[in-house]
Amino acid sequence: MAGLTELLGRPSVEVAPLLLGAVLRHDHPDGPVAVRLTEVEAYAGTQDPGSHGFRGRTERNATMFGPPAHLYVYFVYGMHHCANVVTGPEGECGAVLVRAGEVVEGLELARTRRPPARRDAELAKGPASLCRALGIGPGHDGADLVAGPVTLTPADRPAAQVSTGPRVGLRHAADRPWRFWVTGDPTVSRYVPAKPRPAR
DNA sequence: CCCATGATACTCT
DNA sequence: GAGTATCATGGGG
Repeated sequence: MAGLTELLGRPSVEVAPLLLGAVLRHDHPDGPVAVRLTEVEAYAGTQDPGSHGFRGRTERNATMFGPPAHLYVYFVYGMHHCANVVTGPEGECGAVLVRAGEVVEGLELARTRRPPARRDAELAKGPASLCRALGIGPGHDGADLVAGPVTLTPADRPAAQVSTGPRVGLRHAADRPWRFWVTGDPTVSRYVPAKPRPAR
C-alpha cells in the first residue's frame, strides 16, 4: 500500500477506510506503544455538520485546517482527549478520528496507563481510551506524524472486510455512514447514539 | 440507567 | 462581557 503522504491529501471519507490496519505508534521515554487501527470515523470539515470545523476555523480546531499528516487532539467531556489524523486536502479541514485499535506493541506500558486491569481488547477501545493507552495528550495537538514521536504507518494491505455505519455520539449529521471498522474485530467500540435533546 | 467534569461556543434569559 | 447548553466519552450501579 502507498506511503502516508500518498494516502493523505485526499478527502477524509475516502481516506478513512484505508487507515484500518495502519499502525499508530508513540515513542515515549517510558517506552513505545503501538496500536493497529480497527475503527475510524471521517469528518468532512466545513461541509459536515458533525465536524468541529463546520462553523469555520477557531483556536481549538485550527490544526484541522492545517496540512495533512498532523494530529488534531481535542479535549471533550471535561476529562477526555481524542485524536484525529488530518487528511486534507489543505484548506478543507478533513480529518479522521481514530476510535479504536489493537495494542500490538508495549502491552505492559499500555496496561499501566489504563488502570484498573482490563482485557487486552479493551485497552484502546474507544477514542479516549486509545489516546490514554498511547499516552497521547493535549501536548500532541498539531504533532507532525512523519517527524514523530507519534507516527502513523499505513497498512501493508487493505483490511479484509470493512463495515460502515453512522458515527458515534453525534446529534448532527448522524445519518452519514462515515464510521468504518474491521468487521468482527473484538477491539471495536460499541455504537452509542447521541443523547436525544429533551422535549420542549 | 446515571453522572463526572470543564472547555468551548453560542445566546443574550 | 456574562450566563449557559452542549459535548466526536467512559465507567460504574
